[in-house]
Amino acid sequence: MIIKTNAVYLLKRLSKYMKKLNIKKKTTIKDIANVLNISPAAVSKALHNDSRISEKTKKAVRQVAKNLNYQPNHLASALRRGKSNLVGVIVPRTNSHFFSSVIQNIEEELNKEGYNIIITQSNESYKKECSNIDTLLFTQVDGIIASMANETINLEYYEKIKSKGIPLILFDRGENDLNVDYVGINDYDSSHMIIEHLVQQGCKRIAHIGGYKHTRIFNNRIRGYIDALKKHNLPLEDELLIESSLTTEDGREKMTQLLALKNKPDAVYVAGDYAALGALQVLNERHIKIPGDIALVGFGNEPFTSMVTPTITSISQHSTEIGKQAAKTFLQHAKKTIVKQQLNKIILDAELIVRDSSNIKNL
Amino acid sequence: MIIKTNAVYLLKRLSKYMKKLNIKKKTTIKDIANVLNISPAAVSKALHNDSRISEKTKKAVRQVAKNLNYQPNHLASALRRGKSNLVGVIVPRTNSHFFSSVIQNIEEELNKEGYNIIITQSNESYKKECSNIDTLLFTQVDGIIASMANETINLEYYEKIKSKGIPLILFDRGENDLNVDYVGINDYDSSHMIIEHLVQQGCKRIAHIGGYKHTRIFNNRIRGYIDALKKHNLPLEDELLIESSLTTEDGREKMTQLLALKNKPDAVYVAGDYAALGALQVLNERHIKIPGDIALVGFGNEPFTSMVTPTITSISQHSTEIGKQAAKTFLQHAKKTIVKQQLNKIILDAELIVRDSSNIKNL
DNA sequence: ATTTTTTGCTTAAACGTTTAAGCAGATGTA
DNA sequence: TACATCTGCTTAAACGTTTAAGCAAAAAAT
Repeated sequence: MIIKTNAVYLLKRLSKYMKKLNIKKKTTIKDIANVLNISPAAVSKALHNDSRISEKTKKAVRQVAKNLNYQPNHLASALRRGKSNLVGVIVPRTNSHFFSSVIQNIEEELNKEGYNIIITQSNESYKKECSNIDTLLFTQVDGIIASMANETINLEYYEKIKSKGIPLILFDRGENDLNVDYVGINDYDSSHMIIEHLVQQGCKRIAHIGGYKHTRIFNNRIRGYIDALKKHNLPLEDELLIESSLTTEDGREKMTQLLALKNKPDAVYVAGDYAALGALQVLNERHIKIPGDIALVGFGNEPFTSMVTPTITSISQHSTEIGKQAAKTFLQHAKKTIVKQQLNKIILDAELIVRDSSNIKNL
Repeated sequence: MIIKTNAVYLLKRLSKYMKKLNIKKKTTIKDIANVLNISPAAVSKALHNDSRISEKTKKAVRQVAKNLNYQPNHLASALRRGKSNLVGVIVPRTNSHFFSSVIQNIEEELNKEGYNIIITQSNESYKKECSNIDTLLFTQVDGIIASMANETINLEYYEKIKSKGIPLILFDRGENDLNVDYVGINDYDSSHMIIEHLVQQGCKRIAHIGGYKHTRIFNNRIRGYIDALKKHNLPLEDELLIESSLTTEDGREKMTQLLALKNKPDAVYVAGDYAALGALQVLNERHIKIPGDIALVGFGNEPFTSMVTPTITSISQHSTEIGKQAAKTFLQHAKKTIVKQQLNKIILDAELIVRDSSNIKNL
């Protein structure tokens, strides 16, 4: 009986209040408080399920909030609490399977904990990357997860993030000099796996179209290539080791360069799938048999490696795991109030996916 | 002389103040005001180049701001001004060239005007899309630019955006029923272009693997297909028109289905490139000559269409232009304070990119 | 019956900006 | 000389939350 009376009374107050409100104005905590004749503080606490608020009040608050279509103002609460619950993500581009998949897994993991992400693309440009960082800092993100642009050598901007006390986690493309958390695969070992595989297939003269030496991951792949060749007593010649921007176009160019050699290679290991695609196009155009004349291996396991003819052997980087680990690393920082920065370097093992372009034994 | 004295004095105050500040605490407008012995209001105005502040003061403010490494608190200003300068973007996924390119152009256009974007992915799931919308509303975005998930039929959630008075712009995948701005290509005409082209190549029995009929763009492609066949007096049979989810896997399935017909088609028009890829795989596996036995046309001009063998004829959707127009449409809303919603429906012409998979004459 | 603890709120300040209103002094006008 | 206008600021309130501190009433403990 009493409950019913209260409900009716509440409804009256509600409809009376709604008329008072301009149609457009968004509902605030204060509106709910007015309807129920309690303080805004009580409403806030009720909505956060504070133990010092009675169940009765909580129920009423939730009810009115729903009826008035209340949506909490994130800006206000972020301002007050000093954190935005936003995490910035910087990638060279989103239209690669690897980055898109990493992003998706970061998002999934962070959403669980109430964080949202802001994705920005650097397009491999250092300048764009700097402006991305400014944008993210301006937006008051609680942390930044990034993979560096190819161009990035100067780390001043990344230092800026650290100096603001904002957690920074790098993945895939990171720098050793910068003392921050990192998630990636073991590039050195991956090169070993590839060379091992090519040797098994009978290749004796293996070339490497590598990325820029100044980027750690590409440098590691190059070191792995060199050491693996040494291990197998294979010829290690300057003309077989080429530095590249790893775009499809540059892959074409560098492959053409290799084909101009007097002593041609019988296998080419390209440090990126897009460049491997360029190499494949050149080989196909010249009717050079893959893998019969020249075997080909890429890196990254982009979906198109299994779409082209022949399909391209490549290294899978476990993008799912990288995304999850990067997110988890951030959450560790976010949770501990002490800024005792225990550095996390997570190095995952990669996987070699053998396809037609290097499967000589199966011919 | 006087200037130098002032500079020295300022420096003294500055260093004195910096010592006072905790190392971690971020600089605020108030800190700058304290250093210069003026009010925070004056600082705010100086930073916004208000005409009622003297040049001298402005210069001093800018100088101190720089020295203290001041970064405006976006949350506070957004709260006060009632706008966040954030725009939400919802796409089915980012790892397609089309969406990634649209996003990039939206970002470029909006950055110019001081807006940042938050990208979210629905993964073609209606549920995820709803949670994305909640997330964006919660983050107090000033507008939402979206392309709907395949699954989305219920438009209640999009109505929610409208009812909050937040500008909503749809692109590519939009719904007619929803009375909002839209940017896309002319799907009906695109189908006509494709059929026209196939007829010119001598095809007489053209099948269509289309998208879900409930999605406007796919429905338009289907209508275009039907009308174009009628126009050319070609056989319009139920078995030639198949509805599909347009994934690569489903493309394989539907192509297999078409090959099982007694009376096989001599051309297949697939409403999406990924499904076209699936179809191509099946044809290649069965050593059916493309385009000799069956010509193939896709839709979307994804980069891989020119990587596979044979390369796939497709429709380019002008992702650059779509992105720019979507952004501009939002900016129109943002600028006009009057909510006199003039509906914008921008329909761009698409372009047919002829490649090997349908180039019979050139064989 | 008195004191202590617990419950269920309220009050008020704070987060860092922006902005309307106001005010003193300088400059211009009649 | 008296008044109006302009310049260059200040004051104070506001945006919507959260939260520390406090307080009265109810419940529990003595």
